[in-house]
Amino acid sequence: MSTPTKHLPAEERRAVTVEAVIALAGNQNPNDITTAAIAKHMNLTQGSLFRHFPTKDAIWESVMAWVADRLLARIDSAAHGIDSPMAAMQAMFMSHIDFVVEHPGVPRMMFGQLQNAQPTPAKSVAQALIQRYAERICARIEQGKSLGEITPDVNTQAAAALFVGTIQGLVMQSMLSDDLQRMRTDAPAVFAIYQRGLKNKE
Amino acid sequence: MSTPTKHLPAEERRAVTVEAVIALAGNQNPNDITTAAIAKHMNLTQGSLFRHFPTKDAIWESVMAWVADRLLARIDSAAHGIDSPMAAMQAMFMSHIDFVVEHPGVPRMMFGQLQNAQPTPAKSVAQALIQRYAERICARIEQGKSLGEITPDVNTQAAAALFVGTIQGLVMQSMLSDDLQRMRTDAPAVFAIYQRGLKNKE
DNA sequence: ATGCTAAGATAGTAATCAATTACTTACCAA
DNA sequence: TTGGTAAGTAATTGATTACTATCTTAGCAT
Repeated sequence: MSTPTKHLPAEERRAVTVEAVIALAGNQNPNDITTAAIAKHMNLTQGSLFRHFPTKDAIWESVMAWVADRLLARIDSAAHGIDSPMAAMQAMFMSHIDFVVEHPGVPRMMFGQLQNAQPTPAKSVAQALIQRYAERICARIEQGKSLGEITPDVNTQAAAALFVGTIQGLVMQSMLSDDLQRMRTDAPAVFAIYQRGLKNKE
Repeated sequence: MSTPTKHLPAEERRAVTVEAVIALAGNQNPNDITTAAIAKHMNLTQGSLFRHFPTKDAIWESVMAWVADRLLARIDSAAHGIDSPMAAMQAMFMSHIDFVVEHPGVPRMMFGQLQNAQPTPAKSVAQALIQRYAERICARIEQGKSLGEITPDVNTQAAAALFVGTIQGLVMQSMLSDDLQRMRTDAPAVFAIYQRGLKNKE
């Protein structure tokens, strides 16, 4: 329990708001997270939110930016210092799973943004995230090809898309069974198949 | 232009309603498809919908049931008469892609249902769909193992989850680029990697 | 033709939501 | 201590929503 300071500087208040949304998305459909619910979760009145965000969409934009920063930082640090491309990808894979288990609302929010047909600022951020994510994976795959770890037969773009899809498959299964931890235990077996699909046969 | 019959028998009206929702979901976020929008799309007044459905949730339930029936029928007929399990899975894969291209709203609706934290009738139908889908894939994989097409090393459950995830990866990429057709062209390369991950090395 | 019933139109209701307004309080610098 | 400003409150707004009550019409069996 920190001191229940009523007044927070704007920047901190925005950060707290983002965290409130992340937390709420862990328990409910992001589409019906209301500004009132966000405010209540942080012991604030609903109207006050609009002192720090011009619109609700702007809140979502900040939230997705938070997700993008954290997730990319996480997989980057996981792969850091690992020479083998395949081993690096495995580390990225597992750290991504850990991230999702820690923040169960994240995949829900990603799906929620991507299903917006018309473009929104938040959706753009989500798109940019996946774009940058895919670039990192593509780089590792190319590296793996030149080192002979990965067969040159595979389509790099397709393999990167499949990397993301592999995680999504796990997320979906856990959403169905409402058992997030299962994702962590199933992850190695799933990655093993993916890995086998890329490997050079010797 | 068919004859603009005003009065439709209840059953037909329900079918038309479901088709209207499917069509609308192709162009917008399912979460903000209103009953007014549904009615307008079928040249009906909003209140009349509730003569055929007790609640909006019931509409969604019917829609998801429509999806489940059609999709399972599609992949079943695609695999029918194919002896090789792996070839059958490939046929199921491609027909699933075709289905999604024909009905772009479907993945959006699936995601929308699955992100509901609390259970709803429509979500149950969606869950049952994926359940039955996975069972079919599992059966083929087991069959492939016993025929020697698929290596016994792979975890069947994981491989089935990955099959679904593979499709989701394609769907997500196409959602990002707003180019559904690309999904169809990319599908073979992605499936090739999946296939390689399961194959028995000879 | 007549009358019955299923289906549709019209015009609401109450509830909910994001955003705004007018006013109040906390904090900090001079 | 004081004055200004950033942050918060409380109440309200207008728009939108799912759903309903009442009346009207189409279509069918007799």
